[in-house]
Amino acid sequence: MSTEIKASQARGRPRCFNLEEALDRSLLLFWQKGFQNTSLDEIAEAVGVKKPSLYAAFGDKEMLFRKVLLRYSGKLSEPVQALDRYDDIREAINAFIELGITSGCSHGHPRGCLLASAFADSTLLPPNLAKEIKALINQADQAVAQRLKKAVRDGQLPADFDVKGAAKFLITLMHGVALRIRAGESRTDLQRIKKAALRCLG
Amino acid sequence: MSTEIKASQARGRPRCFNLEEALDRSLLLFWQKGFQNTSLDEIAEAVGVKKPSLYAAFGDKEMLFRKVLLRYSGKLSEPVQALDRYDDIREAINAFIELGITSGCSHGHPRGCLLASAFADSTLLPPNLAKEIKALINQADQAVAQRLKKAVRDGQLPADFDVKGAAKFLITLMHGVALRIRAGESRTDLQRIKKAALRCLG
DNA sequence: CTAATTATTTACTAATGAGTACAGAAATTA
DNA sequence: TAATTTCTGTACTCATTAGTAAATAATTAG
Repeated sequence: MSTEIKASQARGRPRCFNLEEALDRSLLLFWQKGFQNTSLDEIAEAVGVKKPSLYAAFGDKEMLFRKVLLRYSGKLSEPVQALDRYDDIREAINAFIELGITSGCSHGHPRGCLLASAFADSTLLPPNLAKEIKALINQADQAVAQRLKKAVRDGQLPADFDVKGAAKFLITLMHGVALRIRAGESRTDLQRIKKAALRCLG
Repeated sequence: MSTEIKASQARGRPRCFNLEEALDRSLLLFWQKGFQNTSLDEIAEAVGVKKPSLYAAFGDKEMLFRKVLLRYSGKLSEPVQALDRYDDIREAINAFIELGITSGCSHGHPRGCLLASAFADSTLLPPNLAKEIKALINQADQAVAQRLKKAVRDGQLPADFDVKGAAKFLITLMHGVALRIRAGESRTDLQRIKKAALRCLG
């Protein structure tokens, strides 16, 4: 009952496309145009295969998106991981925001953040998808909260610091930033937003 | 050549529905389901009229949405206007965020902010619509910047304070907040986000 | 009353897109 | 080689939706 993706090396006709590659191409399309506005016809063409092959491999559109989302949230963790690379919490948060901006603006994929965009549209998506998206957002909130909690333990933040509130604040801000990035906001203006945000802990 | 909306009291068969009311109903639907996911069939039904009447009255879907957006941005200004109701900049910003939360959560309309949601999807919309949305966001940025500039003049903020960056920061944050509201975030958690944000100027 | 004007409805078109039935192709096993 | 398994493409179905053509209804001007 697990939704495993395996290179079934068993018998029968072998698959003529790579599953991981197909997910990557789907990711780019979903990222660029969202769940609703990406058609399976498009994806099939991008993957170089016909629609029924996709259905056979991934189920329906929702299941495909779910797999893409999981794949994405693996890579996504970059900025959150950066939080743990600095002992000083301000440096850590600076790196967190910086990496969010950098990765959101970097080339080789659409601008912005697939998860933030999906979150924005979550009320329009199939309920199960919406739940999964919210769960991923929640994970992000909690990962940031963990790091802030450590900063409190380390005496870098006051003992009564609202860790959960601050974590949600940071993730919320980055959602807004992701929308700006997607809409084409300039790097320099994004930097200014970052600096303004950093006053919150300075 | 202006896109005026007048109760043409001239001759010919009189219109059997109210234009403003039609815009209000359209607003609620677009707000709830976005531009792409709201069909003119739905709107026609909500207005109590057939599709061609809408086309005759408003042009096409894009023009209708444009008019809805203008109508909305009138009401939207509430939080921005609140900025001018307080002499102290911190109180002003507190009220700004508070009103954003309150109005985004209030009943009688969908949760969140039509403009923020539209902004999130702006890359998917017809180019002219996207431009108009960005222009409205820009207006908001500048309105906040104006108020911050005054605070600098009043000596409530340091002379080298980055007014434009802080303004963009606040609007960006509220976009993130609007997404959270839309996704069902609790009032108490939103308050905690607000308090975390207020540290930026405290 | 007649003509002109404007709004409304019925009934379409054309395009798009999710999902599927089915037959054929490519491999493994016996 | 024959049987079995699994994947692939062709060719659909069915639903939705933006937009329109054309006939009709309601009003004013003369």
